[in-house]
Amino acid sequence: MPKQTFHNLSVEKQQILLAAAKKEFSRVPLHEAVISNIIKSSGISRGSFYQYFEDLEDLFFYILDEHVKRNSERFTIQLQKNNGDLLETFISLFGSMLVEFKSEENRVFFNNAFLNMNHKVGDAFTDHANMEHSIHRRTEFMKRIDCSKLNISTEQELIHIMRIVKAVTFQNLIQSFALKLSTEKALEVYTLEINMLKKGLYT
Amino acid sequence: MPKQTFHNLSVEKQQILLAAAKKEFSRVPLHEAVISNIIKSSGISRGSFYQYFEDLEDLFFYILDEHVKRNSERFTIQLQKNNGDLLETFISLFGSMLVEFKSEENRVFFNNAFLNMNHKVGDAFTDHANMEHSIHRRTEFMKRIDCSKLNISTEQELIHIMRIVKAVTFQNLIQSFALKLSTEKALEVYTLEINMLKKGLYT
DNA sequence: AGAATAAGTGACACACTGTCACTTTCCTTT
DNA sequence: AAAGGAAAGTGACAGTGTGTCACTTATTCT
Repeated sequence: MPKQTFHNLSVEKQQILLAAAKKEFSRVPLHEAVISNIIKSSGISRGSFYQYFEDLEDLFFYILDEHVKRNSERFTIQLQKNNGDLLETFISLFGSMLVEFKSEENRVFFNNAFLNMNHKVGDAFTDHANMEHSIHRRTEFMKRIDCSKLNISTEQELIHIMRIVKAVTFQNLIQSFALKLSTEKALEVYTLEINMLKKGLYT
Repeated sequence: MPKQTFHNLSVEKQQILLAAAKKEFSRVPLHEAVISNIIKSSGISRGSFYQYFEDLEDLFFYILDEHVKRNSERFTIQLQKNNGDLLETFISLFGSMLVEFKSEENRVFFNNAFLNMNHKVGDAFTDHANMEHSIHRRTEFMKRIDCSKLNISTEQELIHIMRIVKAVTFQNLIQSFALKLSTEKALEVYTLEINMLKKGLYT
């Protein structure tokens, strides 16, 4: 997490800094990104950088989290629209993520993020960040799911369903980048796999 | 891939070098590992290192591939033992991987590999490496799967089943490391999720 | 043996990080 | 509005790593 000093900055200055960082993280993945480029293109000094962030990783996950937050909100909205149908909601969301990734700015950034994703990146997308907040939201969120359609007998199994779907979703996201699939193709494959999940792999 | 020079080395010298590398990759994940430590502890010069490998990543994936090869063989054997039952085979294999990871030497190495896994690491486990060899083996391999139990109508869908199971398997592997689950617990959770996959998520 | 080829070496130039003593700016208090 | 203390900003610097290259040593061939 960024230090307080960063939040004390004027919004414009924050934006300039974040834009410079996103530019660098779009150029190369996190582990090849260098602070020098970010401070050069945002016009701050090396010392200042370390007054705002712990290190590069800190900054990277801050940017990622901002995107994740927006997605979480979308999830809740979509779930409502889909009358609590969990998997349909995932499909809707997958579609809107693909749309989001169409803009050059986001595409390159997420290309680097997904193709070099580790468990921290994956976790970022599932809100492990602030547990207290997340636990409350999780139960709140689960209440809105229509469990009548789901093939589960305990609440525990709902969590496993989420894990399974999350795994398949990420795999698809990563593959869509790795193979440079078109939005249509990626969505088609994803929908197919989600439907296979629904009906089961064994007869 | 290592250069020819490396393969020209005596087997003992290769082993010393690989052991030193594995030690370094166990200490820290790939992106924090340094060549200096490997050459120091294996007693070769910096110049030699670059005569054997392109860079650190090259060496890392070589080591990983060696492990993957052993697993592929196990897969074929297990599939036979399980009479072509795909998901049972995955469960067997997941179990034997957990056993493999029990030894200190492997555990720390794979802990770093999985928790910092990117799509290259994932792909390594699915043999994208040498396509020609892999395509032949893939068809050979698929013939041995008993499709009668599977809920599929085309061969294409078999590929999607593989993708889905692979995604869930990796997720479980990563989680077992991240949460430091016991072998028993990890296998229990994995078996549960595989069974959910079998019967389907929707009623 | 001598030449040609291959392997091995480590000093070097370059790049990047994180820190720290110092300067500048901002804000509070009188 | 001046003084003074706290917060923010700075960039030179030490430390640590990489990849290269001119050179040395070993091996193979004729």
